[in-house]
Amino acid sequence: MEKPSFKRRKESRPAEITAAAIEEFSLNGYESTRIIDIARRANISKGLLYLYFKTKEELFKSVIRGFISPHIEELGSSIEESNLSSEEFLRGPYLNFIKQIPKSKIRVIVRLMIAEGPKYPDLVAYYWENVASKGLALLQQIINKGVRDGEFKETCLEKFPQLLFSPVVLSVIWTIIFKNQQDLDTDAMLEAHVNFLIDAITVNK
Amino acid sequence: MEKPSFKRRKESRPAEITAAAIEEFSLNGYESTRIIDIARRANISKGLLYLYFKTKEELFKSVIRGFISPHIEELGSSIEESNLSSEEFLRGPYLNFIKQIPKSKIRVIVRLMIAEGPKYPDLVAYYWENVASKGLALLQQIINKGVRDGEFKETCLEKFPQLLFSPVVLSVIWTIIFKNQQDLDTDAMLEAHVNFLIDAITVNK
DNA sequence: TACTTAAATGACCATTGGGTCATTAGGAAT
DNA sequence: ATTCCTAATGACCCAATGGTCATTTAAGTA
Repeated sequence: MEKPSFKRRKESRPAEITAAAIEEFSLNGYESTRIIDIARRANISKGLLYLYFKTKEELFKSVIRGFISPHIEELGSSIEESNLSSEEFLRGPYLNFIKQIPKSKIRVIVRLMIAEGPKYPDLVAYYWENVASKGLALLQQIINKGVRDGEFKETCLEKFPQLLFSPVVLSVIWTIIFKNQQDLDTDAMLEAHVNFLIDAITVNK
Repeated sequence: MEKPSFKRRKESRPAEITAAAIEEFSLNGYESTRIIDIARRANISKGLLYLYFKTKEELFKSVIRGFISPHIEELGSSIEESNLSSEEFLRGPYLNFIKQIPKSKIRVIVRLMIAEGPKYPDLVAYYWENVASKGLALLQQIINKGVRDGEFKETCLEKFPQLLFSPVVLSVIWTIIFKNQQDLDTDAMLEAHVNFLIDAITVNK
């Protein structure tokens, strides 16, 4: 039987705190989350939290950054296997990647970005530079390659690669807002969309 | 020269207050907006605001509801002119309607729904019933009609009418978050998307 | 002009919650 | 054991803010 209280664990604290913070932020957003709730969830006192994070805002930023980093790498690694044709890439790694997004905690980030973004421009800038712009560039790259190889027709996807990604955004928003109103089979929708697009833009018939 | 202070205007007050509230909420979100700021923007005292609205939450709900209603009607009226073919409807009234969305204050609603929605389930339910579900049904109707008339092929759009709308959602989110990072010509994108879709699903070639 | 009504005010209250700091206690070193 | 360092505590501080209410004043009426 553990005696859980009052153990010195300098190294593991920050990770425990940010983990607790993610939970709380995802439950209530930034403003509504109280420091004490985060502290309680991490089984520490309020004062100790302030030993590791100077302010609530710093904790918030730390959470966001720590949460985004893993996904950057995942994004990067999927571009490595690019001996695949554009179609194969879209149907394979890309589809798998986007399917998990609405189910993962990326939802939290999206929600926080929309809700608190206007108040934290530097966070938005960070997110843009490290995630959004890179993802967009990747999409563009794939599409352009397909066109160059004679695989795809020239379409508006070249100019607006966002169109390829927009159902993902809708899925995320939907699961945040309308979870209790109407279920949406995001897997099926995203797969249908990719199939539909590829069917519409491939050259031969 | 007006003497602006302390005039009795019982009838016009509520509208003035909600108008001020929209501005403030759109600037700061719900939590961060202080009652006093709304009152000041409406050129009244805090106490008077509480004469017309019992609580901050009631004011919030009132704002949302009052803001949505006009758009419901606009949505309804556009379905009236349905002697148009499905393609004509999509290229005409529908495109015009969605083009204005990212520019209008509907952005505010979207942001508030995402940020505060989880805390106000009844508001979400209201929004779903009065706006989202109706809009979705309308889209479905148009697409189904097109298929029935032999105008459109059978595609995943029948099952997922959301796919038609998803670029609008992306546009709204984009203008909220990445306004300062990278401009997106939402008009062009939405138009391109409608053209692309119609091209892909129309029967003859 | 005197009186009445209720719109409007702003000082005030009570609570919340971010942040501080004097104090306590684990645990390593001697 | 004793000493020392610092992780950890939680009582406390204070600014912010939602909400109240006694008081004031515009405007209608006789």
